[in-house]
Formats: sequence, structure tokens, C-alpha cells
Amino acid sequence: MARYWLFKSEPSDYSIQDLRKEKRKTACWDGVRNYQARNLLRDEVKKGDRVFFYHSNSKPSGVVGIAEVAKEGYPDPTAFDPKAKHFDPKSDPDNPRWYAVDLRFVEEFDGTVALATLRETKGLEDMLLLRRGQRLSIQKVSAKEWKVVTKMAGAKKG
DNA sequence: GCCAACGTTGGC
DNA sequence: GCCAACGTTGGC
Repeated sequence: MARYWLFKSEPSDYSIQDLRKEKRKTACWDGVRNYQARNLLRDEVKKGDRVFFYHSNSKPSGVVGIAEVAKEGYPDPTAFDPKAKHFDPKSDPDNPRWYAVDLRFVEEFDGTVALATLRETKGLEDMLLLRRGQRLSIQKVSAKEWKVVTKMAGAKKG
């Protein structure tokens, strides 16, 4: 059974439009440096899973579209690259500390499903994103929440 | 730009 | 293992 996720990104850093413009509309989701998120990328995010693309620190912040997992967890190459922004000298290629997945663009919503709107929506009361103090950049989304949000967005390929 | 809520680091 | 200091996230 396919699972659902929500991946956060600051659009000034990397946006859904950037993903759409990629060759084959696919990109390596690298740079995650949080152990909880790492565990999800390494162990639970599977090929074919669907992902909400969330723009944080944005106006407004919210879910802007859908991607799918094109490649399952593998060692994050940027952790070994001294020139990379998220280089980690303590990550050893023989025992990698950080993981990445590949995401493929699926769809961009007509508009942003804003965080404020999500908060007001029935059926999303338990959504992790809306939980106080929840800052994780990779989050699990339930099938029910996926359905509600895609419906709000008028998604065609949800 | 502010600041609350976390996560990480490092001294002890 | 504790905890203070510091860094980051991300809404507002």
C-alpha cells in the first residue's frame, strides 16, 4: 500500500517550480540533517509513495502540489562533499549518517492550500503539520488527510 | 525581524 | 548523564 508524506522546503531555497524544471522532473531530496527525518527517509519512504510538497517560510505557507518517490533512501551525497552547504565531515561513506531520496514532480496545484486554511479544515485535526511545535521536515500523512487535502486543492492526480 | 519550540553540542 | 549555551526552524 502506498504511503503518504509531506516534505517541507523553503521555496527561496528549492520550490515545486524548481522540481518541475528538473531534467525528467526528478531531483535528489538531499540536505536533511535531522535524525528523525533521516530515519523516515532511510527506512520508511518507499518508491511510489506520494508526497505533498510544502512551501515553508512563504506567503502563504502551505501545500503547493504533489510529487512521488522515484528512488528510495540512499546515502546523501552532499554529506560527503566539502563544498556542499550541508557537508558533514563526520559522515563516513562506509557508514553514512544521512540519507536522501529522489522525488519526481507530479502536479502543481492551482493555488496554495494555505496553512491557515488547513487549520480550519475538518478532518485534519490530527495532522502532524498542525501540531504545536512540530517542525520536522519529513512527515507522515494519513490516507484520510491526503484525501481531504487533495480534494481541497482540486488535485487531478492525487 | 521577533521569538517560541526544538535539536545539538560540549563541559563537567 | 545533566544541562547551559547555542543554532535552527518556521509562523507570524
